[in-house]
Amino acid sequence: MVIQKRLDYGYSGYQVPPMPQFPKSAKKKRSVRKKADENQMCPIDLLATIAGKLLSDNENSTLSPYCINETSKDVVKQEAFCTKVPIKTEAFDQQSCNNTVLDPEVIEKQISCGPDEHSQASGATNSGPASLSVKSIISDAIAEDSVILNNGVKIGYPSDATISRCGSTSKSPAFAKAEGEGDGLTRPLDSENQIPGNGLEINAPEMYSLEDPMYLDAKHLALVSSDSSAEVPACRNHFPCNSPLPKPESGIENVVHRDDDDNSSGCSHPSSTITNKACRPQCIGDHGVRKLSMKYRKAAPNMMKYDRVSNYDIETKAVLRSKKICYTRQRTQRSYFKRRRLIERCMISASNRGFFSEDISSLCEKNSIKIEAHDPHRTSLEAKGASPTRIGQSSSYNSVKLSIKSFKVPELFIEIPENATVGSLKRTVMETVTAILKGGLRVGVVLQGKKVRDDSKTLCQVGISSSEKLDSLGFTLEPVPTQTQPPPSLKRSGDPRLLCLDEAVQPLARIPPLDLSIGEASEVTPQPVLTSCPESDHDSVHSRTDASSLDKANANKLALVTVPPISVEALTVAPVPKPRRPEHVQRRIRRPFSVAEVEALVQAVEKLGTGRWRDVKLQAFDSAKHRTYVDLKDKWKTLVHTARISPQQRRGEPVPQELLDRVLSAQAYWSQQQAKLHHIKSSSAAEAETTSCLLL
DNA sequence: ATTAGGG
DNA sequence: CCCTAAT
Repeated sequence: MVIQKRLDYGYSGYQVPPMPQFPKSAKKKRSVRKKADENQMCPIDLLATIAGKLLSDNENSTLSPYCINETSKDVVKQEAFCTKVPIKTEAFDQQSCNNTVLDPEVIEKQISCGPDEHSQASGATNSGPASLSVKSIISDAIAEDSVILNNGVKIGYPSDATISRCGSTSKSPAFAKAEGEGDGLTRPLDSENQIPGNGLEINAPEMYSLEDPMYLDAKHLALVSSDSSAEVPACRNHFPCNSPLPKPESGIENVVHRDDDDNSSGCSHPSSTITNKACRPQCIGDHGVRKLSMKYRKAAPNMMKYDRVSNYDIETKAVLRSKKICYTRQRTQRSYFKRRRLIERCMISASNRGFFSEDISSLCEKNSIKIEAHDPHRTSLEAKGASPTRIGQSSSYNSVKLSIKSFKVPELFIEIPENATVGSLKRTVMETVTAILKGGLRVGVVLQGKKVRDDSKTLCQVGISSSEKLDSLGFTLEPVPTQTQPPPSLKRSGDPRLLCLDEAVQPLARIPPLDLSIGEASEVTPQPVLTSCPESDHDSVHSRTDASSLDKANANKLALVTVPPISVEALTVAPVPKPRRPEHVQRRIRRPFSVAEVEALVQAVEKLGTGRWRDVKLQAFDSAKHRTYVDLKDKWKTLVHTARISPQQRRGEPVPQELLDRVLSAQAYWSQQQAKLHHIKSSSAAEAETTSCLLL
């Protein structure tokens, strides 16, 4: 029997900018059959051998989340460009997104259950001697793949999955299509098993005997972030339009009535909820090379959906910080406490379907990149007619040739902040998958929809033979039941989902959370994982952005920012880790003043003068939440400057000359008044001083 | 919190 | 727009 197994990882994510796909690495092939054939091992021996190897490998080797050490010799650059996000006026920093397209890594494994199965203590005597120890063989094969995963598998987007950010156009038509769905989670459409509106999926087949799905209580995880975002309406597909301000009809009061941008964007106002802000996605924008000192800012009104801050940016800032040490503790604290930032979250969960179907959508609204793998799936099997041993042959040599097209990763749910880097996403997925694999998987055999539980039966006995139609044969990946668990039979009830909960949680829960330091120290320590696979990132990004080399250097540190997968245990016991990096601040989105706004401003300044910006704000921009008095002051400054330069030098939306003239006159007038005032003051002061001197 | 000014 | 210093 030859079983080919592949692990396919499909991925798609929300607002992940396109990037050149990684080259498909050479398929890893480990032929167990060869071993078996050469050594004439019986399956048990084979299993023992493999198991021993796996045990030693897995136990002794530290779990390497950065298991990317493949030699990607042929890096294929993809001309994937991320177009400017329409809703942002700032140039989109491609690099800051650390965009990545992951390509599926395919692992194939061949397993042979040859005639040696005879020697197995299965008591089989008929033509199908191979007992259901095939489960073990498959499981071992998978486990071996887990080793592979630990050592050399890159998780990637499907090769055709070019994902764009924030509604930017993608090279992939499929994605362009999907972008209209509003979930923001685009993905390739070639995966028939994907559920619309969700994020990344890892081969979500529909068939799964919910025997032992991996389960992480997503609800625990949801506690970290959810409520917040629940209030954040989806607004990805809305473009904030700077609706022209109504002309002042009477006076200048409240010329700017509303913050139309906020509303039109569909984003709730930042003040609506605290958690809203707290979990607001960060904007990276074009700040990859921004100076550090601009990091903090007041809560930005309504950018929650459109922008992202990449860890990359953070890192850059961190480095820049050393260049410009200008932060006082007071400032830092103020920034920390007063400016609520996105709580960095990275949650990984697997859950029963109930949760998924219900919560995915809401999670999508939370603007998180989600990775979902559905239930452990039955893999599709193909009966191969090329079996060397046919029915007519001696029964002792009858064998079944199966081809498992792909094994689905057990149900897996990952939520990761959208400001996380793709690199960290990859790592997270990898860690999760690895954790699942390492946590113990077993293979279940499903035949005609029924789970074959009796491992002692022969394939022939259960109906798996070369003469049988194998269409209905499937395999599942299931968590290995733990000792504390009662026998599955006791827990089996009518609803298989109950089993999901019972059986799946524990295997994952016992997986120790990966302790990935996100502290300062680790920030500065590039990890091998990124150095091993940055070529595509660097090249691609660099080729089409003007990001500095510093950015590139910092990109390597991004993965370190990733929050480690959170086990159920950790979630239930440990408090939500405090966001250590409140610096995930984004620059406010640039919102050019419309002519109407300029007019309102001019009118207000004409009336109130240039030194009463708060009053100006209250009078003319009271309802424009995104315009602070500082903004107005700055705008006036620029207006004055604009009015003084030649029209050819002006940029942006042209301001009527009439307004500019008024600006100049008002500026002249009020500066004169100010000078007078100052003069009076100083003279009076001098007078007073003189008086006092005289008195002395 | 505002204002003023540099970046 | 951001950041800071000075009110």
